[in-house]
Amino acid sequence: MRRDVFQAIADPVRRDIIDLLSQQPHTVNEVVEQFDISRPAISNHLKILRECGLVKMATIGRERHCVIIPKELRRVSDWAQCYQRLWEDKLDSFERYLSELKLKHKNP
Amino acid sequence: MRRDVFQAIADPVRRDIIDLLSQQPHTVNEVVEQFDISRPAISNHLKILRECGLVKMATIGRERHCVIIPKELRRVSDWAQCYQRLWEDKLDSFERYLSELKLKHKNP
DNA sequence: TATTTGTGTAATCGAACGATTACATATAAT
DNA sequence: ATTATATGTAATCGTTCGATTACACAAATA
Repeated sequence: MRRDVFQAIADPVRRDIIDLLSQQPHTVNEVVEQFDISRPAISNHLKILRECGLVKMATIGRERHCVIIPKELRRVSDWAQCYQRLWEDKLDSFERYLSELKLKHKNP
Repeated sequence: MRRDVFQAIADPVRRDIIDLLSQQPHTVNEVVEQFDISRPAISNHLKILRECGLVKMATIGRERHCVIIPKELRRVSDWAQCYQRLWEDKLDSFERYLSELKLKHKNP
C-alpha cells in the first residue's frame, strides 16, 4: 500500500477535500455534505489523507474535526519548484533540441 | 482512463523519469537503461507522460528522443503554491484549533 | 434507558494500474 | 538483401483503487 503525498493528491476528490480544509477545519460529516459520494468513500479518502500526513483529526465527543497539515503540501511545492528553471527558460528547449538533432542527423 | 499531471506524478518511476529528462533529453532506450524494469513498462510510462503533456517525443530515424515540457509541471507548482499561506502561518493552526474546540466543548 | 447521531470497518465488486512476455514494424548497418 | 537495432503494441495477470451496502459502536439526546 503506497501512501505518500503524490499518490494522495492524484485523486481529484482528495484535492477538493484539501481545498475545502485549507479554508477551515470541518467535521467528517461536513466534508461528506460537500460531495456526491457516500460517507464511507469520504471516510476512506480522509484516512488516506491522514496516513500521508496531510490531515489530522481532533476527536471531540463523537465528532471528528479534520484539520489540514501544510507540511506535506510544501513537499509537493518544493518538488515542483525545483524544476522552475525549466519553465523560466524562455527559449523553447524542445524546438531547439529538435533542430539540433535534425542537423546532426543530416550531417553526422 | 484518468490522464492528468497529478495522476502522472503519482508514480515514483515517472517522477524519476521526469527528473532524468529535466537534466537533458534522452532516447527511450537511454531511459530504459536507468531503470530495472522492462522496456514495455518504460514505454508505457513515457506514453502516460506524453498523454498528459509532460513529455514530447522527437523521432529521428528509429530513435525517439524524449524531451520534458515544463508547462504542466508548473501547474503542479502553482497548485501547491496556492496553499503557501498555510505553511507560512507560524502558529500551529492545528493545536490552536484543537484548544479552541475543547474550550467550546467544555463551555458550550 | 431507549433512540438518534456521527463515525469507522468489513465485505464486495468492477475498473484501472503496473508489470511481463511475445510479437510487430520500421530504420540502419553489413 | 539480410541482419541487427530501436521502439511500439497486444495479451495477460495479480494488485490496488474507489465506490457501495451493511454492520458496529460510542456519544449525545430524549
